[in-house]
Amino acid sequence: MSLRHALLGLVGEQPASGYDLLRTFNTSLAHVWPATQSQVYSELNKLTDLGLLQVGAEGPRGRKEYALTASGQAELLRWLADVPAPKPHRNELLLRVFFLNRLTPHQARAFLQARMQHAEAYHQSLRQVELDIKDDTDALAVYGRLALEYGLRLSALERDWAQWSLEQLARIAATQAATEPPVTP
Amino acid sequence: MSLRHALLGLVGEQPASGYDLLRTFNTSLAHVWPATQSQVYSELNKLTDLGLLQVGAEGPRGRKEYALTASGQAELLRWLADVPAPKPHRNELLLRVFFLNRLTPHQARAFLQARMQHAEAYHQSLRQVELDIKDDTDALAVYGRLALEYGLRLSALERDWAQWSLEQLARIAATQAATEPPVTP
DNA sequence: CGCAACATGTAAACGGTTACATGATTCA
DNA sequence: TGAATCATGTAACCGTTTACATGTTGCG
Repeated sequence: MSLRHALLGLVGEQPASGYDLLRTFNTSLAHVWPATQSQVYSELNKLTDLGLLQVGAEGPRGRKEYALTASGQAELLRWLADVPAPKPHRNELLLRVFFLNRLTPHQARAFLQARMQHAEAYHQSLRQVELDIKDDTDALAVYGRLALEYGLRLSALERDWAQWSLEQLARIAATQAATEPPVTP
Repeated sequence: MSLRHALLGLVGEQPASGYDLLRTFNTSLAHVWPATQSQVYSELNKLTDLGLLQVGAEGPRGRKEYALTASGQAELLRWLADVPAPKPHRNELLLRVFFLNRLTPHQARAFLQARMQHAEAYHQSLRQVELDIKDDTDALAVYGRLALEYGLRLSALERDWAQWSLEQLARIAATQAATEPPVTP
């Protein structure tokens, strides 16, 4: 139930409305913890009912600015401090890889190539983010930069792994071609 | 809806019962696409209703051995062939990192150290898998080895990133200590 | 005989997605 | 005045988790 803690964390940084929070989910948190409008508003109401948040101020257009309560603060810290054993996360890429032998070699290569390109494109977009905040000490705090570095490394991993996989397939294809010479030489 | 395609893929490899499939989800697919008993059995029934699977044989204890139908095979291939734009996946690690500044430096370090150790332990367990299948050409097919390599690289990434992050924090702490000399020199 | 393993199912609750719905305010 | 933005909410549906529930077969 981490959406809950994301909201507590953001409101703890500074009081905000659902609309404000939604913008954060569509920008800084977009690649970390996506959330929909529907989800954010209903979770804010639940958190208020539970006494973890409170409406500190009301503005125009029914704007409700939420603030962290003492028990909300406590719950945030409790969540942050405990380090749960990481549970396996679903990985659609690897699931597809498991069944890649059902495709033709050409289709399998096309799949890996497409993934490689997606990863490279994402990597470059993160590189751009890195450049954009390079001289701005405040834009992303220390911990934000740690998260960015993780993204850079992960996208590089996916790109390089796809590249490596393509080489493995080529190597195996070459070996088989040598062992079983073609019908039409 | 990838559980569906995991089931089609597994049954396509060889006909199997829900119980058989469940064992696969608890072993080979455990770190790729976890699924519960409840989910597997109900999805098998849905797939049968949709005509993507059929009960090819019945055994003792009400055992139902499923087989892929022609449309099931078609659906599996359709799924494998299309390469969707990768959508961002939730990353609880990074969400926690975003709010790590709410903890004391000591707690933040403890968090990263724990993650580092988890990643290293997982990496070593995969290394062991690698050794176990090293001389067994059949145990894991070509594509299974690609998945294993991905796991090895990812766990190494998490370990190294946590290590690097700890160094960053130490470096920053040292800089601040130099700028703002301690109260008790 | 009794236990472990085999084998399948249902129901409630939860978190997330999609779509629908409404209205106020600002500013060009 | 009209459009963009601000602002909040609800309902239906889907995939997943947890818990409950039941019965059979093989084997030592």
